[in-house]
Amino acid sequence: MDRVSELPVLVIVGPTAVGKSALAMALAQRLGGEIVNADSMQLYRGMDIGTAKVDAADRAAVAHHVLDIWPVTQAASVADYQTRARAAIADVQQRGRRPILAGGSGLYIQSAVDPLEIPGTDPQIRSRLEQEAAEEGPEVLHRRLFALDPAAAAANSPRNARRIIRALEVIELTGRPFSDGPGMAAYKSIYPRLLMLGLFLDLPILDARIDRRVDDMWRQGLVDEVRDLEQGGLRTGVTARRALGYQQVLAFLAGECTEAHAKSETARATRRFVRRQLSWFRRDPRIQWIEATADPLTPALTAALAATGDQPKE
RNA sequence: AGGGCAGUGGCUCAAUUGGUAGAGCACCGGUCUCCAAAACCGGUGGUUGGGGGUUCGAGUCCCUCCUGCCCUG
Repeated sequence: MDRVSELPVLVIVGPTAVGKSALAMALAQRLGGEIVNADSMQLYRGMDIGTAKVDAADRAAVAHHVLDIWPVTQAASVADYQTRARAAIADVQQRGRRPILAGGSGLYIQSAVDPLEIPGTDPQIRSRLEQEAAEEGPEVLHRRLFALDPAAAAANSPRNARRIIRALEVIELTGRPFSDGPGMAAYKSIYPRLLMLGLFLDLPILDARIDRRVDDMWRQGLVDEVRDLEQGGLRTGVTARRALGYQQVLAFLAGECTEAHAKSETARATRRFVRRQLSWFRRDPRIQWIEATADPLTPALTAALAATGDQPKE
């Protein structure tokens, strides 16, 4: 079991474009904190514009951790992220600073904060199962999973090849049913003192902000950024090439659609993503929700101070 | 003006010889222990441009009007 310092861990979650980074910056400056990233795509080096990564000025003002750790050619690994995020949090605490975990990737947040034990992966097992799924259909694998682990099979649609493959892989790797373990919805933190704040906005307002953000990304040169990353092997990575904005610009660069279409698709896909983020965060009972309009810092600061009894460091 | 084609849920389209209007996307919601900005699941929504007629029954046939596109003048 993880033994951690009693310094509280602050977590800021919420959908894309709601203002998490700004709030994290403001809180870090008031509370003497350092930010630990929990945004899956910001883990990739060079993916800056499309992920709305914090700029050099903000990084100079407040220390940011677990950012730019992978090349775009590398498949994402939550297990790797988990190790690094926990190490970063411990490091910040040991220096007497306050860790602020901020990001919109629900699974990554929980991997850092909850007692998730994530078995590794085996490329051989994985590729064999993927091939089987492609040739015989996911239903065949689903039937096999049902025989090995009925609970895991019941929890997955027979057509969700990705989840079925993962479950079979874990069973083969560990020799134990995939459905063992605390489960995602246990919401037990490994940190004794944890404050989770969720930022929200009315969807019409958020949708408008997404449109504006996508406009900004294009103005800042997202297309050129993707072009450069393409030279760096973006297309060969399995994770990074699917990121919002990148996926659509790659399609444009391949001549599969117009630039205008890529742009509108980016906004549309982001809107859809935001709904999925919300469905993830909504069911976590630990989250205290704060409306992002007006001044979210005040209620966030109040909550943070109430939770810790600390005084702000001006 | 004459002739031709088209008008089906927000969008793009399906509907054997007339037989209770379907799909994809969008939209709403859900699932979630390593591709998670992913993958998957469920749901709402249409008096088939208007009106009239034929028929047991019409998106599908007939008449008429409206709208759009094309051709001719």
